[in-house]
Amino acid sequence: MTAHSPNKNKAFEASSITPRQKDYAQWYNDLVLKSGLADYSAVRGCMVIKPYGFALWENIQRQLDRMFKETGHQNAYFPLFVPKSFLEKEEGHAEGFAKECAVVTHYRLKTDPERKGKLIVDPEARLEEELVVRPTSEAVIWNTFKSWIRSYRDLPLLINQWANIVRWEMRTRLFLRTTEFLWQEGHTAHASREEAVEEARRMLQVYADFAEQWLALPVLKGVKTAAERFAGAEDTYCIEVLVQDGKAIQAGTSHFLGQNFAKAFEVTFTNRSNQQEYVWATSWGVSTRLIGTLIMAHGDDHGLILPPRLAPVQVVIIPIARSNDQLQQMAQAARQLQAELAAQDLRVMVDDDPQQKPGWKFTEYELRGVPVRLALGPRDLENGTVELARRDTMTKETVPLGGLPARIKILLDDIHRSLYARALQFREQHTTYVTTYEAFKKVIEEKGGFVVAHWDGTTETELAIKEETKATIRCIPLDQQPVPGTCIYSGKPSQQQAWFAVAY
RNA sequence: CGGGGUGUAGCGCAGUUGGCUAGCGCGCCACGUUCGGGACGUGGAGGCCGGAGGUUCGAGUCCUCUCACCCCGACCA
Repeated sequence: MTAHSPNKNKAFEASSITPRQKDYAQWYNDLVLKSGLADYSAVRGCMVIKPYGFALWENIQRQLDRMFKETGHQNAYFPLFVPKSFLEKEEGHAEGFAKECAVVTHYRLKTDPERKGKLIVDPEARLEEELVVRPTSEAVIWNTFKSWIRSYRDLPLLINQWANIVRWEMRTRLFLRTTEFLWQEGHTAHASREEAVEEARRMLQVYADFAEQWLALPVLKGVKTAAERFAGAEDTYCIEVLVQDGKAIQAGTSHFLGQNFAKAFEVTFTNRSNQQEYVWATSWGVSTRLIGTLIMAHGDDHGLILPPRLAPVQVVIIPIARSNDQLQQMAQAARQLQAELAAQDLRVMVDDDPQQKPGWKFTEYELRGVPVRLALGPRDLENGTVELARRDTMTKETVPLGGLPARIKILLDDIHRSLYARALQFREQHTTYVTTYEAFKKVIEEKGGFVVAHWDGTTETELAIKEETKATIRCIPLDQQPVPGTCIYSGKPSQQQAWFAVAY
């Protein structure tokens, strides 16, 4: 300890993050802000996605987009504005979204005659019909599909769009719920109910596969209850993720829309027997919320832990030296190593900034969640080795330079599997089966996580439980055997168990 | 929208019953020494004290209004 150590400690505190146990919400905010993923903006409820965060989103997009195309979908783009009359057409849909819509009423500003340099809305420029900023695009898209679909030969119609949408939420949280957010929305039209249901389930499986293979997240696949269903859907399927504070988060949804939108927008097709039929529809989406989900599921008190397959930087190389000359030499060796790794399709960066010491950089890249760190110093150059550290376990070892690319590829897969296994273990340890309402309340209050219980299938019971405990039915899992039993709340006969949790 | 909290330098904060030139740490800039787990020295730059109005000889400090953000609820992906 030197006389200056208090300063050193203060410096550490200033840049460190709130531990999860102390304040989970603050921990989450610290991670998002300090890792450089995103920032608050000057606009209420809207965030700025910074380059690091956007690079992560682009990696998510790239993989999902590929998966959508592999399942036969094409990208298109539809307008941001939805005429109010379109939104009204499907009743359930209209009611569901009405209270969170931003509405454009005017198309022009003018200078304020009374206050110089100020602008006011020009009262002369009122729109005849208000335009709603899309909270989702079913309305515009079905209005368009009407003119695209004539015959069964036009089906199935498999469209996706990458877009921004606006939902005027009361309370926002970075990535998890912002007023404007980025997402993808698939919209498909089919000739039969069976085919549409199959599509909705297929895309749910795509999301589940993506979560497992790219985000390293185990998901619970299921169907929503009537109370939690998408406005305008017949069935809503979802993937639910359990995060570290014991709450569940809906990470993706896929809807079987029946013929609701086809009827509302008069979308019919001529079938093989020359009869007019309404088409069957699906829609499905995931958003930038996925980023919030993976932060909450994998992060620790040192910072982000990014799943290696999506991390914008998979490997960071930090040269270590005793002098400026030596730093040059190490940086050169580091760049050579970088090229070698990049040739094997690894995303690698070298941080040879002479202003920061290695220790500072170690902490910084841990905060940013870079899966693998290599430290290259004079000792290594002599021995033909490198120090290799993995972010998920915070362990390090010295390894030979020879065969490093192959070793790192294996390691990244290993980190991926280990993150998945850790998250799965957490979920299993936080999934409790109960048979009484007393036990249910105790688990929700004290332990959190999923609570599996028999439910009589009524919305009244579901809402009563929500009222009393804040827990909602996240879903009825698709791969669950329906076992009859007794509802924990009403004591009535139950056909199946529902998975409850307090949710984001 | 209700309850609680916070706004003072890029970040984190201090600033007493109103008092004269608004401070500290980190960061930033320059130079030097350093570099295998958040280095150090010397010198320097950086403020409309969230905004508006008021009280006062005098306001970061008191009063009124407002805005923004955070946390907790109700609404939701």
